[in-house]
Amino acid sequence: MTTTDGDTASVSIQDMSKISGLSEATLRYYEKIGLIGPVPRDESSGHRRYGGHAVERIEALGCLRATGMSVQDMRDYLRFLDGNGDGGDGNATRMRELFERNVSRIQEEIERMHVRRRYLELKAQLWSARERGDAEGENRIVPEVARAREGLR
Amino acid sequence: MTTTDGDTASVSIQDMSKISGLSEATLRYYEKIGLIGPVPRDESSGHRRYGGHAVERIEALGCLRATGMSVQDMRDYLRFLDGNGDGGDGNATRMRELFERNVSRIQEEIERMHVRRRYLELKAQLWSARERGDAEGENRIVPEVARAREGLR
DNA sequence: CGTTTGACCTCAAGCGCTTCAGGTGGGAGA
DNA sequence: TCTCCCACCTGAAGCGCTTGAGGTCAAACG
Repeated sequence: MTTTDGDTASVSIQDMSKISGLSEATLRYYEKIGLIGPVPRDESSGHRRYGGHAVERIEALGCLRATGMSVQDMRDYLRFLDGNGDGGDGNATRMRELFERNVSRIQEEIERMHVRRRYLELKAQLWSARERGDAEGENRIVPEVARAREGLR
Repeated sequence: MTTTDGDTASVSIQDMSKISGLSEATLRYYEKIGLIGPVPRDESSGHRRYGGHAVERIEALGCLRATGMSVQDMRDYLRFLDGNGDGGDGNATRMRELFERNVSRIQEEIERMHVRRRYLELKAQLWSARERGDAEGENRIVPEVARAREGLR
């Protein structure tokens, strides 16, 4: 997985993908848009070789991406990590704020998901009633669907 | 909001957007990909005029889209509605299955969201500890972050 | 020693929209 | 009547990736 040449470990894109959970295509894409990189290449083959420093950063990015964090927030995260957000200790505050914002974002998404589930459950029930030819059940569900629809933003 | 000419109500794209919750751009896009339409136009201005039949369908699509349903499932939904899924009563079954699949999809998403929230909360706490210079708190949180990370797919 | 395999490369297109740029028709006010 | 504005139009580009086509390099196999 890693090769030691001198003191620097070097990781292939495939391994970097396994480590970070980001697809190889995404790794190339992140490099292209300047979120990571430029990644050094193997002399003869031209293949990417991720060095120890990069590996840790990209592993972290994998986690953040997995939470649905925006590319801009990932950029800020790296900037704060490197101490170029403000200088000094203000960056811990920026980091906290960044994560708190994202917690709120997820929280709101969860709440919206519950509403959506409710709506879809009722729709499933409605068609289930129709499937059985249960006209009465159908009539009971229709107004509930209408109510659930209101919550769907 | 609606104009009566004869017996057909005609709705502008702006109003259709308000009714359905889909943006004007999305309405044009759905037409372009053949999910809806073609929508009749006003003779002189060339503006879209949605007729009563289309209005109901698009309103329904708005709800489905709001739940995150895929374009393909929306296509199937319309097909089953029109009775071209199978013929006869098999379509109620198809509809039920379609909605049940989507309930499961949402359910899984909700579960993943909880894991993500947990991870982000811990990260926020970690940086909060650093912000306060609380090295001890930091040490308590680090292993928890590591554990939460495992769940992130 | 030629060939096959596999990991990797780049470039282009597609997905589901959103946003933007540039243009038209028609009604209202000066 | 002239002009302004508003609602609408089309087409193209952007976002964050994913998928696919077509080509290179190096180690392994017959």
